[in-house]
Amino acid sequence: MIEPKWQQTWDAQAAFRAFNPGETVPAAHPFAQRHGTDAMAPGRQFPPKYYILDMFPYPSGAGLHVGHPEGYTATDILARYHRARGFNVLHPMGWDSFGLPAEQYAVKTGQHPRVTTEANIANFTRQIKSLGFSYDWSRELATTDPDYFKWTQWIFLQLYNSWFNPATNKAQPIETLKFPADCVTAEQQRAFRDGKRLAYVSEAPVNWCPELGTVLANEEVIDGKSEVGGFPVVRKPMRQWMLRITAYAEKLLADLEIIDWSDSLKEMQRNWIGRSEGAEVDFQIAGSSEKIRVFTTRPDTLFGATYMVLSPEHKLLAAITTPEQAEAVKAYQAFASGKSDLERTELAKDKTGVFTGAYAINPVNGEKIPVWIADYVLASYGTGAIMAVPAHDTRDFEFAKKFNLPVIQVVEPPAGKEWQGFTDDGTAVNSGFITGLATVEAKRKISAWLEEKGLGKKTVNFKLRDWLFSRQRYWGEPFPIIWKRDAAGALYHEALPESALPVLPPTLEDYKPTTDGQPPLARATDWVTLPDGSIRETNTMPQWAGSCWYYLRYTDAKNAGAFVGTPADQYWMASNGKSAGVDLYVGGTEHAVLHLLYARFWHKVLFDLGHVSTPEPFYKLVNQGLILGEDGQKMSKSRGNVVNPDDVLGEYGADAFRLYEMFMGPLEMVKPWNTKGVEGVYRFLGRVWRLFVDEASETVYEQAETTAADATQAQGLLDLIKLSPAIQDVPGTPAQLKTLHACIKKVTEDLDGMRFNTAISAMMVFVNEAIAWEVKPVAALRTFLQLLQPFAPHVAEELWAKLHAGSSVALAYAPWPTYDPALLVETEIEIPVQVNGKFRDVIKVAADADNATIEAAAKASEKVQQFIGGKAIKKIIIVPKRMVNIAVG
RNA sequence: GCCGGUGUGGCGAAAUGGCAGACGCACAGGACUUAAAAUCCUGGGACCAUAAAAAGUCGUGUGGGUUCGAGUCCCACCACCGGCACCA
Repeated sequence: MIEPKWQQTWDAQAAFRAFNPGETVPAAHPFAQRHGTDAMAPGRQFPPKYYILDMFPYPSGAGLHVGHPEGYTATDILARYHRARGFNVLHPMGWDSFGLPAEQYAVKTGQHPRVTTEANIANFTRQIKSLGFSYDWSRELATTDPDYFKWTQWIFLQLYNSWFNPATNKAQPIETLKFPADCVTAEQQRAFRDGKRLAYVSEAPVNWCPELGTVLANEEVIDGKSEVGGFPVVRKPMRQWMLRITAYAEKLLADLEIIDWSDSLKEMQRNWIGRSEGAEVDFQIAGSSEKIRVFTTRPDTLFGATYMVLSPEHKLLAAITTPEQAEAVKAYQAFASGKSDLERTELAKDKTGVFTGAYAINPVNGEKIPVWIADYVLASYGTGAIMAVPAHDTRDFEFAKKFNLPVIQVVEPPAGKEWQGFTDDGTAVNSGFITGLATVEAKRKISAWLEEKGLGKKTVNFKLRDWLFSRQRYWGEPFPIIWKRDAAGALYHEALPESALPVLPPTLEDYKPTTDGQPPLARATDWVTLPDGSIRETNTMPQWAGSCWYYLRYTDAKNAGAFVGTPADQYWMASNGKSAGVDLYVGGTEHAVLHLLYARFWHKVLFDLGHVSTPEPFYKLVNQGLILGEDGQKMSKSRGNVVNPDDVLGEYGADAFRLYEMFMGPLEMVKPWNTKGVEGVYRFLGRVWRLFVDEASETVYEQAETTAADATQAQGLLDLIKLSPAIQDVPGTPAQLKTLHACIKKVTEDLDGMRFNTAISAMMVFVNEAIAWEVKPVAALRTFLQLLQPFAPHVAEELWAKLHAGSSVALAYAPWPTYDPALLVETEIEIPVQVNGKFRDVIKVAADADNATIEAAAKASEKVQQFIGGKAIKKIIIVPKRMVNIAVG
């Protein structure tokens, strides 16, 4: 009853609309009442901004589950808190609405995904609004909206039209790329540029998921299975669009230092980027002009290399394999390529491999060592070849044992450790000129030596691969790319001009891929072929594309002329003292290496190209913990333990729901749902209510309500409820003020530290005390409502309105209360007394008592006497205002 | 295997190195009620003791250490959760 009333009021006033610099603020808006109508006018000192963001949801058919509102409630509380503190708060919501389920539904039923998506968005909107979140709905966006994905496509064009200049360490327009001298024909120049673009086409083997009918990025493949659905993924060579995220590996790693994310999350990103320092070394093939380059992090073990291993896909294999071994090598290559990713990772603990017949020369000692191929060496990492040092590498050791290859010790471990299979740092032995050096030293010396002789050089390798950016789907952003043929008949690609944006997907009858394996878009033959004979790209972008920049669009959601306007970007993304960007971003860990890495990458490109003003998008990021079912298991349909927020809301209301989500425990922790717990906070809200209202008038209201014709009429009856007569306009007693100010202090500090659960418990303590007050000072209760407002806004606004009898001051914009430390000072304090470290008694002394007084009081205690009586006092420790400890012998 | 996180009552959890278990749930007893619901009051870590209590002992995953004093700091280990994993 109360909740819809306030939700309608907020909606009607657009109460939580955030204003950009230069915008006109209507005089009636509560923001204007707080800050003045020209608060945002240019040249005027406008309030500091606070940008607080939730990870926007994919609007699924199942609707919201209780996990979504956990983060949303936390951000809403902080948004309301900062609003009360006088910040101009940007708190938006939108929809990550491209995605597979709507497309699969379309394949089954023929219903356009847009219809499904819109229905789901409507349902999500209803659910989210029913929770009373203070979003600025005027900035709502959906990635599937052409006005939005127009700019997603535009950003893709920026990537397409840029290259990464290692000299400046920045992305730059492709026109700044200089052609080499031998690059003269139009075809050569085009090929040269296409090879440098941040968005490029590659023919490499990719992760193909037959079940989903699309390719997937490395990040979307887990243990050889698709992240979505858990279907098998196989390697398959295909022509695909890639984004050159590897060019940013170093920056993505280094800039983790300037943002405030949890250690575990930063570590996940570091692991995924996987930087490792080492050296590349060239090995001459005996009796051949070919050289094989290997990457190693342990050049100091070069003297212990007893064989080499190439990946089965290595380019030089054909050239170096001896005729006698050719057949075996070919058979092994077929065997390796036939393995699925699943088999290669899960079942391949047993090493396999074949001798190529070739020998390589170890550059440090001229030894001839055999060259093998084995699938434990990956083509896609380093140089696709290794020098094997079985004595000091676990994998090489296993392989050597299986194939009886020699093992030579070159590192001496610390005393007491077995040298075979020792992989940590030690001292070099049997290693010529580096013998006797510690590993770190040995690495340095041999790298310098290799470099000097031209045999190798220091290098850095990354695990991070380029981002596979195309999908064979219908429900995604089409690429603004067309294909043409040159004079020789070869296909080449070309960007559509900005004026052609947005490129809309065609209307289809059938959303399945074509029978010959083309993406669904290829079915629209009249869409695909342009009048001039060129052909459209039929792949679409992955779901991650839209979420890579949505936080920027919120700052300037209606801008028709740019993806974001510079003033809006500079205002909302500005530094708030520490590092620039979104001030607080809350979402689940599942996006640690997907969305969060991709978004950082795009942002850095946009930054390099001068389109945004900050190097990082999200300054502070917090992951909310998973909410488990009542049985302590992960919520899932199959377990039947899913809690639907609608049910909880119907039973207890939004305020109780919000309060419980926050009261369960620290935001970041994993915690089980417990409906009984909701009852607890519901009872608390009941006590808050009874603290304010007159019970007799409530009975009158209840009787009237049962006879009310409809909801609107019933809402009017709320006025029948009168304030409790105990509430009077009198100054609070010192004890009452102390209770109140202790609560203000605790709630304020806990909100600053995002400790919502303890803030709520502090309010419970206040209410438990205040409810016993015979006379309730109105000012104290008013202040309490301000503390309660961010957590339980509906009931707080309702009671606030009653206290102000018709005046229209919105509680949401009332200035946050401050506490007076003077009121919290204790005159008499209790101090625990320990004897030999064991707690024995509590003494009461004046707060400013000196040590001698405290000591005397402690010794005077009867209980303490029992323990020190007759014993010699060795030492007395007194911590003023804290405790006393008497050590006796 | 590597990295990160977490271990505290029957349960969710609190505790700047200083009275462990705030606050809440569940539970028990009582008040109000014809009765129930709602509400209000009281109790509550374990052990030992007792008619009941007081007093006492033990207690924050395990084992050590630092300290007058450790849930908190240090070392070693165990368990669970999450991530990565043939990345040379």
